[in-house]
Amino acid sequence: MLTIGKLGDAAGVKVPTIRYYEQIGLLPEAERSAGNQRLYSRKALERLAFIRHARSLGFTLEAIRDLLSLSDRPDQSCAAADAIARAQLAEVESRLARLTALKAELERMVVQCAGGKIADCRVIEVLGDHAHCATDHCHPHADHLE
Amino acid sequence: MLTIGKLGDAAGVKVPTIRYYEQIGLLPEAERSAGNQRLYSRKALERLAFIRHARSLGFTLEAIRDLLSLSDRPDQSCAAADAIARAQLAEVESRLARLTALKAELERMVVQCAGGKIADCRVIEVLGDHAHCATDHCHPHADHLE
DNA sequence: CCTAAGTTCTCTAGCAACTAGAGCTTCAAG
DNA sequence: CTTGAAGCTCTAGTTGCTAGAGAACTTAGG
Repeated sequence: MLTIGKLGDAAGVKVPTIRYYEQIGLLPEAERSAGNQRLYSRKALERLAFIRHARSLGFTLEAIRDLLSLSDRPDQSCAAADAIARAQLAEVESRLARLTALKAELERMVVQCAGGKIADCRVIEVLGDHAHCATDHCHPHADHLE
Repeated sequence: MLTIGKLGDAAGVKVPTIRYYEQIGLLPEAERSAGNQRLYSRKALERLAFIRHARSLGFTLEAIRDLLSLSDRPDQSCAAADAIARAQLAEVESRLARLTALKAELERMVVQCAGGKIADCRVIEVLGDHAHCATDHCHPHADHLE
């Protein structure tokens, strides 16, 4: 049995985060010692490592909640898990595309600023004028910041 | 003079967001009509468009606050503005790199899941075992989610 | 056995950057 | 003149944590 600190070290998750996961029901309520301290089994460590890994891949806690409840029923079809992962992949691809466009624009913006004055600053100028904007990230709805 | 709704339409920013920007001091307090409604000048529209565009490029409100105060002093050197933009570019580049790695891992994860059962599901399996993870996003501190 | 340091406990509040809702007033069109 | 849209203020919620207060527990040394 591990104390919360050891568990956190083992899984690479901070202690308050573990308590937070328990609070929102992502982890089950931990057993307690005589002195009311949380105790964790190896299974709990695996579950936490799963969460940690999924988070590091950008899955939301909601998606992880779904994945966890799927993994608790190993006899079911994995279509749902696959769908979640594919949705996440699509998300990442779309973010990548948008970030690539942003990078291009920032690069154009930053190229020349050779010690001039603000009045001539490309950065300020470009930000102030959408006409300079090549990509269409400006107009419809730039939701790439979530 | 524009009402807040027209301003929002013109700049592509939602009405509550404008009020929020005013509340946190990113926009100056608006003039008011006889009936206490906010009225905006062309200058305010420009300022809001500036904010909107910078946000769409991923600048934080803090960075935008700095950029705005720089743009209010056009006689100064633009080195500071340049530095902010370069920092933002570096941020974007780093996020791009991390997202690219994530995409690769998600793709590997998602490739084969041909209607099997959860027990054999690559998605669940990969998430449960860090050893499957090729990239190093797992261990040191995966801060790519901000 | 005792004490001091280190962990853990609960609880509340805060972060970014908004968004949503309640309940009210004002404005513009017909 | 009335009705419906748009405005007002205020509070609270979102996501995924993080930080702090103040109390209790646990463990190692003397």
